[in-house]
Amino acid sequence: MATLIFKLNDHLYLRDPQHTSLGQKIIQVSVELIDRLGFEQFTFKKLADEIGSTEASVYRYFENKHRLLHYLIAWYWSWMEYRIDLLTSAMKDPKEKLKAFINLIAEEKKYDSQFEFLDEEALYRIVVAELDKTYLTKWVDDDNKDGLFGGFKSLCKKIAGWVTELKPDYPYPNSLVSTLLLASNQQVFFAEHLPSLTNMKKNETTHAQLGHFLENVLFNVIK
Amino acid sequence: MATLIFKLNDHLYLRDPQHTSLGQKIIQVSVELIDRLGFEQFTFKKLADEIGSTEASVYRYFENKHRLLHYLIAWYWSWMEYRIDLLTSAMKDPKEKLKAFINLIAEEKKYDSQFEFLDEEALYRIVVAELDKTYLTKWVDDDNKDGLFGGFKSLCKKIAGWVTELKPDYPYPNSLVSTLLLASNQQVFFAEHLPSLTNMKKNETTHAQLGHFLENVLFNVIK
DNA sequence: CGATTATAATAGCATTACTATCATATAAGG
DNA sequence: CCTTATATGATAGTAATGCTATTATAATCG
Repeated sequence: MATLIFKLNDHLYLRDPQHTSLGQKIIQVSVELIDRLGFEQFTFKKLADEIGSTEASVYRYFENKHRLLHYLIAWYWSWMEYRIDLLTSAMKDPKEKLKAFINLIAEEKKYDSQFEFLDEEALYRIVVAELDKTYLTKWVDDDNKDGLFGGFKSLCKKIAGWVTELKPDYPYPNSLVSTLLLASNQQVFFAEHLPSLTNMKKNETTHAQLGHFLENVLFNVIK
Repeated sequence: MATLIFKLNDHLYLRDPQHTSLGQKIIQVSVELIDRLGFEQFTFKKLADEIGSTEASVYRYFENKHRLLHYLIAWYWSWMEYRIDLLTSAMKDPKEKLKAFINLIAEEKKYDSQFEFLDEEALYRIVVAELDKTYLTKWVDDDNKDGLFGGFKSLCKKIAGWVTELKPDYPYPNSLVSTLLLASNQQVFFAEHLPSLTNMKKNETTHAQLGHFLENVLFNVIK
């Protein structure tokens, strides 16, 4: 199978982790650790110990742990956009494309890992639990200038374009899409931890319900 | 004017800050400081220095800074529910009540402070920027058991009830309401920091647009 | 007035988020 | 094959953070 590598924004790292084995280990193990400990409890020290390296070495790849989180989440958006492009490349109808989008963001992220050094299921849990921490900081504006949110924006823009194709006079395509994107994560989180804030039951059908909810919102709004 | 005091969950504090002047200062100045520095950069040390007290004294009121944030945000939800109750007490029609709700969450929070020791505008900015940090932690489940999310849940449940009144067969009232509640904050944040994720322009009409967007989503979905 | 309780003052400690330096291993180029 | 640049490891150090503990003093309540 061909090896996929995403070209990510230079500002996300100091040294490109995809190119070295230490770098790949950093990515792989940080996904596992952030998933296990949560981002707050995750430190470069713990990461370095886990991979048998040192803090100083990790700092040669990433300026700090926030940038590492940015990197992982940027990778996730790249991956989502790659998949949505694949799924919709043969489609003409924007409505069909939007349905594919909803399915993609609502689906349970379960795979035989296609990437040697990235556990997509753990990464998905990280996105659900930690995504907001990339932008809810005092450095949003600087990070934004550095282009760290490019992946998120690019996806949002693409989908909003389809919304506009389908209903050219709808005034809030970007707001609608960003709301759906974030809601897809929040509702999964609520189903797990704060069930009274959602109607998604935590069972095999959670993601089907989620898809149904999101699709219903989307198509009622732009119908 | 009558002094309003909200009864908040015991687990939010060690000693009730509403009852002493040091406690009130802690609340007042922490709102100002968190607003100014952001929650990450805010510490009990800085707070204590600012109010001419000591770290140790602050720790007698709050177990840690997360609990203090919980306290502030619980206060905010109490306040919102109090206001929605006032606004809707004379209303019969659930549709009218829902409109009042949308107006309330979309409106710009600008007031002559009704509370001596709480700057509501700063508190609103804190809610927009820091709300998610109350539940996106490794202690969500424990915090939830302690009832720290009671205010959020209570409001969500009340509004979801109106949704169900209006459209009894709609299967996702809670998800819809929690999505709208969070979206109302997110879109304000995006308008300020990540404008390409929203269509709300940052000007005098931001909150009017937000209300329009949210109302449109809500009533199209449950129409 | 005496006893409790609240606060202040101070110290201390483990951890975090880095930065700096130097030695060694490795790889790449001539 | 030798040289040189580069990546990593080892080790140290620092300021700040998130606490806990102890003792002294001030306020207040019966």
